[in-house]
Amino acid sequence: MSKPDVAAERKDQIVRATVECITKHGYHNFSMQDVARTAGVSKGIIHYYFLNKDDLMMSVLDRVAGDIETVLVADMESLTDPVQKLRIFMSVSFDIVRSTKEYYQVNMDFWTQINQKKEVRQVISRHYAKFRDSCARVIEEGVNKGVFKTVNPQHYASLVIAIIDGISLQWLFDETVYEYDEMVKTASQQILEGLIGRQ
Amino acid sequence: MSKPDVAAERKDQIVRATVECITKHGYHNFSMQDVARTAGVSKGIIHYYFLNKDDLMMSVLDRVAGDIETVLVADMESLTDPVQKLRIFMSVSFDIVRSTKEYYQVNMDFWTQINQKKEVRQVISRHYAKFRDSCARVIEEGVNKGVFKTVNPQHYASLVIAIIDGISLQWLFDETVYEYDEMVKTASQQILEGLIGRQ
Amino acid sequence: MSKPDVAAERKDQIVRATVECITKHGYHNFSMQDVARTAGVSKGIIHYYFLNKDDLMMSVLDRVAGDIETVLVADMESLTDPVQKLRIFMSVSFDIVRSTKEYYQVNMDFWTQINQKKEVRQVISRHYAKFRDSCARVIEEGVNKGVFKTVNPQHYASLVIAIIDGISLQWLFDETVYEYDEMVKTASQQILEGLIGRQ
Amino acid sequence: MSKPDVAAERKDQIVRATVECITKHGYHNFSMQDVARTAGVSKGIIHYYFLNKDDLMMSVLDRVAGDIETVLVADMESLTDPVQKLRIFMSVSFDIVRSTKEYYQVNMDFWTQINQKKEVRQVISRHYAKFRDSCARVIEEGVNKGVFKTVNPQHYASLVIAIIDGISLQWLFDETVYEYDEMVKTASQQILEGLIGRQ
DNA sequence: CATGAATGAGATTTCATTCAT
DNA sequence: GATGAATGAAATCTCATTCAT
Repeated sequence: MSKPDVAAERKDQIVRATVECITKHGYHNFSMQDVARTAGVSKGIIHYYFLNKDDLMMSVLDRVAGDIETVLVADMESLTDPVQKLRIFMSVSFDIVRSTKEYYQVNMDFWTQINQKKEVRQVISRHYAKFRDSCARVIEEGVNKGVFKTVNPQHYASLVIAIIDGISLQWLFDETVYEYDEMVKTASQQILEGLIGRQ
Repeated sequence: MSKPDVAAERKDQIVRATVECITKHGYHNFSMQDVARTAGVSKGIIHYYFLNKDDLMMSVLDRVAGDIETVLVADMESLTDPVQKLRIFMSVSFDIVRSTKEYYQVNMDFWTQINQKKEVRQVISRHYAKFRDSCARVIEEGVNKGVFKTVNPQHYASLVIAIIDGISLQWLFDETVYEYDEMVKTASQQILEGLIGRQ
Repeated sequence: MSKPDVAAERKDQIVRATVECITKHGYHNFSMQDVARTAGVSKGIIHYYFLNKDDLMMSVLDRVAGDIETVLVADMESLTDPVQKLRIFMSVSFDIVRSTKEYYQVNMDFWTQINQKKEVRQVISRHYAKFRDSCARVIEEGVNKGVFKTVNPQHYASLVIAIIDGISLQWLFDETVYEYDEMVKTASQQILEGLIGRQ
Repeated sequence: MSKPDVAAERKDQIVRATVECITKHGYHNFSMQDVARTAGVSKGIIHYYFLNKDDLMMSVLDRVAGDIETVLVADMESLTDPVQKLRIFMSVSFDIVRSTKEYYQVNMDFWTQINQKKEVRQVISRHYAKFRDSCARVIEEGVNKGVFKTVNPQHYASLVIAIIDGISLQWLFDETVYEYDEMVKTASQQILEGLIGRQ
């Protein structure tokens, strides 16, 4: 309480600075020096808290990959209607992408590592597995309640996640390609129609 | 014909070697030396044909981003039924991802550059625009012929592309997550149902 | 006695830890951090007791270079026969090398410093001087008593020390090269024969 | 002939510069930068010719450890008398130490690595084995011819080498301790007396 | 006395790029 | 056209040392 865990704070400070650097200079064009400058600390201290650049990057990945499920679960728990739940699932997911575009992009940067670093692949695939499971549970609930048609929840969840990613990607490549909100509406409706039939 | 453009051939050879290097060592972990060795040429000659590494990389991007539309157009031109065309559009797209996974991944690697290099962003967004347009034309045709429901072709095309990307991504992260073929079928059916109504 | 000189004890503890580190990691591949960890103290405290790493190393040198004469004198003082004394001198010296091989090797590590650090050279040459003198006194005694031939005691002492060092070195480089004990016997006999004539 | 193997020449140039640096700054206190400056080349080129610092150091070791036997064999081959041969063996060995004191010292510096680097230990112990064998052959010849007493040639050779090393060491630590030439004479005589009996 | 977070100099190493041949 | 030796900037990482607590 009196000692506010300086280590955890520093690590956090450095990880945040790293995200900032990646966003500014690009995934592979920032140096430890940049991070130090951005965090307002010395180069040495980064290696005091992190084994090496790889280790730091794994902490960055944990940071940018880790938060969606928590938010989602919190936002859905008060709802009982599967349709409402799925709506929220999608709208929150899309919102997170838009409001933390930088995080999403940094996340995306790690995709280039999946063939070189087993650990990165693991973190990413686990993250997606959790994300898919969250969605699949909602769909399964809807199927069980007879609200949704009888579909394979895992497959359908993959489809939902795919649409969230795919729509976000095109928007990141060119923000003028569509009005994000409108596109999100179209996408959501398409999903729900597929699960319910004509609305 | 008699003079088989040795320059173009050399450039092509070097670009292919670069793709190979990226696939093997990772987007940022290969050196010009690696490329030279892989292409079986000297380091110097690479700089004779390409201004610098960036220039070479832009050629690589052109190569990995550029081939889909040509194939698609060829495969769809003999067909007249919009439903068949869209089916082919999707199945060919999915097939290309699977059969040239490496190219798709190298393509993906360039996504990390969109905020740092305007040129990269341009190439990628143009590529996606063309890809979307191809799809939108098919959908529009279907709408005009009264085969498809009245939808916004551009929006719907975005959705189709999104699903192709999104499904491919999850599969790249973890090939065991679903049987790619089955997932492709589910995805295609979902799209077509959305455009036609109950089949 | 009541106040058990905590400072001296701490310094000793740190010096011993340093020897351990040198033995484990090599003369130039250990850090103050290693020493701190091995000694079970903090990095800061080392600099409280020692001015800097050089200062610490000089203490280490004193430690590893300083113990032989004391032992030798103790082991020889009860004897009167110069032959016996010289036998003991050699056997104890050889024994010390074998039983404190690590110390001998750390000692050896300092030899690399004689051209860079005057102080190191001084300590080492003084140590050898003392060692030689111990030996020379025994030889001189033997000469005076008419037991040994008339030789230059300093020169002969140098030869004795040379043999001890040289035999030890070859053994350190390759412990299988000879049975240390046998070699020691051969060496001692050769020395004594040289001093006495045929035995 | 026209192309005087620039690679070998460069490597040699760099190795020689390294020896110079070790002599000047000490075995562990010189940097690749120092070597580059001394050799009059860039830092980069050193890593072009040598894998890393370790690799360079192994080349240095080969250089400083490798030359004695060749010289010895050449100097002894015209002689037939084992006594003369052994005299030459010792005097040449001592001479080499004195005239290439720097090489001997650099050689000595590697002794600190025998417990950390297996390869170093191997090179050194092989070098000593060859050195000992050269000596043992001379002794054996003398024994066979009945000129020397019946001794174990390998053991006796070890003794000869030990004396050469030991005498050299004390002299390196303090050049004023004895007149090197005189000491060499004393040592040689002692060895020969041991092998022949009273001269 | 004691700690360990923090610093910053400096070391090794990599690599795009140049250029004499 | 083609080579590969050479350069030098820049990156990561280590570590002795300091100092507030």
